Amino acid sequence: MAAKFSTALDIHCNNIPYTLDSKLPLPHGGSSSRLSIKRFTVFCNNSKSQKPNLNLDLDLDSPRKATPSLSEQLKPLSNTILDDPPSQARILSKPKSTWVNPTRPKPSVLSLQRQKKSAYSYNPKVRDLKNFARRLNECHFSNEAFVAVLDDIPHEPARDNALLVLNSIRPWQKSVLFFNWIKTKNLFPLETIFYNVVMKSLRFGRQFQQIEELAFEMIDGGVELDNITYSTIITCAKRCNLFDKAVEWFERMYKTGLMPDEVTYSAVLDVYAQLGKVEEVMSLYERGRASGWTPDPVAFAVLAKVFGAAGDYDGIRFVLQEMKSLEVKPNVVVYNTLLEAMGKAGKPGLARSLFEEMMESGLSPDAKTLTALIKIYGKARWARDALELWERMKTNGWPMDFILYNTLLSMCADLGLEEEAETLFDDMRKSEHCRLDSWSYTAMLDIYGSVGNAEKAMALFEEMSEVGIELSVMGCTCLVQCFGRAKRIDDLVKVFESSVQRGVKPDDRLCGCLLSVVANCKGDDADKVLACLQQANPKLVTFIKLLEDESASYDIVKEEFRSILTNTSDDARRPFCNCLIDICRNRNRAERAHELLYLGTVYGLYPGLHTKTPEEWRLNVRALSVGAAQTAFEEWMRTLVKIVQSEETLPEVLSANTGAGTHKFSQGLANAFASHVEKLAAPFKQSEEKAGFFIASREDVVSWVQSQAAAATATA
DNA sequence: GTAGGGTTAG
Repeated sequence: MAAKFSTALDIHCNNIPYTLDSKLPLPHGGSSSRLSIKRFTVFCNNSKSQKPNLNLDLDLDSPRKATPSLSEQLKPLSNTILDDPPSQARILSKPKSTWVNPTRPKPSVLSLQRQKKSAYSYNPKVRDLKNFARRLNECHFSNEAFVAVLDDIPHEPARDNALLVLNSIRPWQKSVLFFNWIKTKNLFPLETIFYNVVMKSLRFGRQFQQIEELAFEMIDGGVELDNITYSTIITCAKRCNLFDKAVEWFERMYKTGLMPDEVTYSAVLDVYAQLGKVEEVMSLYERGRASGWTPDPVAFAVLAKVFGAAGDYDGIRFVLQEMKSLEVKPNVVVYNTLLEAMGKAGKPGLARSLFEEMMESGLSPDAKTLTALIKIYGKARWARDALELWERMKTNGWPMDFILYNTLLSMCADLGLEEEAETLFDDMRKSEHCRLDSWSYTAMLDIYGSVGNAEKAMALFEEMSEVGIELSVMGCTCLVQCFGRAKRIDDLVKVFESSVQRGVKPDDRLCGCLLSVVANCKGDDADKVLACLQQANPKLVTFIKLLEDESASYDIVKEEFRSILTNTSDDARRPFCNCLIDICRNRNRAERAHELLYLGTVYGLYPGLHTKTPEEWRLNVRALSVGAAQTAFEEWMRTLVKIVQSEETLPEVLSANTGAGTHKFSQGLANAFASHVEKLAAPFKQSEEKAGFFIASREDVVSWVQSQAAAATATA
């Protein structure tokens, strides 16, 4: 038997540098070879090792990539405008070296001269005309009412007068009415500026189709489209999510021989930024640079945004370096965007120093700056920095808005600052400057949910319905978590049912929360929660039944699990797997728990579960639920037993890291882990110096294995 | 919002 399994493992462990992986123990007497492969893979870090061909990403990413690449789109441009074929986009490198022959003119993709606006001349009738415009704005929306006011125009609608009024009119419906009225009067030819002003008004109303019709009207009537026209069209398309249209109009302007200036150019840069097309943004950027363009802060804000969205720290550094070398001073917006980007790239420390740099440069933070930082500190669980910043905000009287207030509440939820949140919530309740809204209530529900204060959560839920604030899907999730922990299952069902009736669409997080309640309760209670889950995600319920079914084969479980994960959003996959493992363990399906842990590992849900240096091997269970951590630990111990038995080399130190639970409300994975270690009588001791670490020396493990073997022999 | 581009919350 043993020989058969080591053969199976040997086949799969070619090229594996670690002996551990090839010497994993046989599970449960080794009843099948696929289980032995399973054990091998859970603790194998080598990406080249054989893995079942179940790559989820292949199934998940295919629907994207509809738009052609920028290089395809700019091909006509390169034929007509560029002297040389464009160089390959070299992300994060300077474009200066592109043009080796200085005698050749640099090909240009943008005009370095920004379009000049016509000088504003003072109109002595400004007061009368503004009053007139106000009457138009305030009059009834009907055509008749509007025309009645029009007849009352205080001065003749000559060019300057008409332009002044047109500029003051809103919303877009009335701008169009007025525009058409001066058109019928036919007192003067309608120049570009008139179209531009109406288009801007239409853009506020996101009326892309009407803007496009006006543009065609200009073309037909021989009215020139200038950079302002194009940038208005492009940004309107962007705001309407019509990105193809944005690019189409950008290309059209080249075709008509008009060169974009930097405003139009950075508007297009932002089109690609919003599509998350980093390479296209960089390509445009470098072509611009090669044309001799020194980008301004707006363009850098766009670059910062695109790298932030990608969580690309190297990109963010590039933006900073590039601004430095071009001596472009970042303004508040650029700093805000960079701070956001640092947060998304997971660099709270760098965000903090960037903020200090911003202060030193003499800029003052606005509400968005502070919102970004507070959010970063909250997510990073940097309580000291968050509270310090909050104090600074108060002492300096820095600007606040309702989003910043709500972000402070969310930060309190992240850090477990219950009292601080309650004080702030009450301040907001009394304040005239801000109002409690759905976000504020949700943040409080988050806190009460985490702390398990069902009474306060219920009171808040009732208050919400009294003041007419709808429960969001996140609020519902918090309440489900809260009532689940408090074992108030009937309240949980009530909240869930009423939310669904009121139109809340359960998402994967809510399902994950229901799932964790199922994992932690029994009998009728479990059935009640399963009935909720049945409405939210019936496939998940079917899968739970499959897990309990002893006759279901591993292959079926594998396939169904794959299908579940494929249909689950990325951030909910690991929680799903954790909960499902817990469900298995709590229902005496320990073997299934091991299978799920294996599959979870294969699908990349637990990266870095096991890390090795020559001195130390470590099991990292911080991101695991209690049951999953126990399962992983059991698996690991079996591995270690096998290694000792076959007299393979072990490192000096073996450790397991549960994390210290920096969150005040954290459920104490360390405690649960400690009692499991005790139950197994494993030789791991909780470290006194390093919180959240369990440590065993090589000697501890070896002598433990030997005593276990002796005991086993004695019993036999 | 005074003819055009960039930044805030689970």
